[in-house]
Amino acid sequence: MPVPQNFKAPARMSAKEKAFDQIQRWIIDGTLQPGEKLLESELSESLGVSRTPIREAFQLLEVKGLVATYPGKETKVTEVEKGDIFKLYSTLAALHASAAEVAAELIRPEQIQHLIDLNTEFERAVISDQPYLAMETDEEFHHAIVEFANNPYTVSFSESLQVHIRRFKYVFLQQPIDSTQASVDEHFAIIRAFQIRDAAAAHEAMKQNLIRPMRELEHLI
Amino acid sequence: MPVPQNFKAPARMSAKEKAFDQIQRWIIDGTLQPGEKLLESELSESLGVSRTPIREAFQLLEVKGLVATYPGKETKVTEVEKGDIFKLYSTLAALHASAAEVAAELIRPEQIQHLIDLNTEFERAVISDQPYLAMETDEEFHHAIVEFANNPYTVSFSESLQVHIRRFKYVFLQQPIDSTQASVDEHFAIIRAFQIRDAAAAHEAMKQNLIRPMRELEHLI
DNA sequence: ATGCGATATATTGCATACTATAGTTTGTTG
DNA sequence: CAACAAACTATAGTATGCAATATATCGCAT
Repeated sequence: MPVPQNFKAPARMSAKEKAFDQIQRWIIDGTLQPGEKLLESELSESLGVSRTPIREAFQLLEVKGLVATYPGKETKVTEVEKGDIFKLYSTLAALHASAAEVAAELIRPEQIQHLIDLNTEFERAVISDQPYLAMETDEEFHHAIVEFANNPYTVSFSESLQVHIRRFKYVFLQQPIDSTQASVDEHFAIIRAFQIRDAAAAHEAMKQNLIRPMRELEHLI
Repeated sequence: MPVPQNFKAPARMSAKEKAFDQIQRWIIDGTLQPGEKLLESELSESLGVSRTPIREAFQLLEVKGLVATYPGKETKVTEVEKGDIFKLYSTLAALHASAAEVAAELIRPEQIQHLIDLNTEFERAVISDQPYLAMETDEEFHHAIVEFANNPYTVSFSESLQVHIRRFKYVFLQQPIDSTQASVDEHFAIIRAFQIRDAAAAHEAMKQNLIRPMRELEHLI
């Protein structure tokens, strides 16, 4: 039987997942402001589900650090501070640099090619001034490398950090810009390190690629 | 009114927290074996609470990577593989080395003294052959440094990794040993780096202190 | 005997009802 | 009027019941 090749899992999302995704999006984009109090009843009404999946979503958001629960009392959206930018980026840099080191030894030619394609796409987005697309492609590039390193813990932690970084940008910049040509070049430096299987160089290039935008953000704010 | 000085918060734990703690302990110590199927009804009975807090505990455990949920079907304890040891320790090394770097610049004299005290305690536990106490003191030492680095993301990730490492030791060794005199010396090397505020040296010493036991574990298995 | 379909069973997912608790208001007493 | 306490309100925490879904069982036809 001929089955569509690019068959996407129908994404039959549970109410809990829908609630989680929506609330997380609202927190990231600032619809739900830092410090804002969240009521189970209120959200259950506006999302059209009962309190149960909302509660479950809250608990997952708490683990992710997007809300704080004061037991028996309330749950609020966590605050964002300028000082977080260093904490977020330096942690991400440590993880991604380590992942790049490992990936340098595991990566296969077609995976390198995929990175080249992604970075070309990224460059187009930068040149044509599409900051949101650029940010997404940049994240994809990094995500791919972390995947190649084949370490689920790093994948999970780094996704969590990306979420906070996105929120940070929304809160303080109202836009996702920080992708520049420098970033494109740094990506190519990482790719070159992979091509010659130089783990130390990959580590350093990756670190650069995260520390530089951090410094720029710090100055911008 | 005279109130006890060392008054501990009464630890009025919710049913959810009790369930989470107990199930996590059972998974770490192997009471609940990798691959084992978990039934909400069964656990709710044995813990004397309803299914709701059990469900909530399951979801938190899933985020932590201790159980895997197959929606609508079942939830099982995740598997542990020998290859995980590298993934766990290399990630922890990256995080702690980065934390040590930051801590080297922030640390205060009394905090350094606290580390010296902890490491002395650790050395006593190693010498008197109390592996469990040694493991705990070792973890405290590392935890203190991560705290000094003042980065909640690193704290959270590293606690999560510690849990997995503990489980790994239980599953493959049935005991928590891997603390040696070498570890004590490495700790002192970290402390010396702090005393002279040498971030790079702290980074390297910390990395050593995690990579060495990883290699030893790899050989042991 | 095997493969398919229908029915039964087990288990999760969600909704609702109930309980406990923190915070607020109000009343009472010195 | 002030201070305390009791009742009231709002909200989170827990239990239970119902619905949806996946798996297993059984029967039937080929």
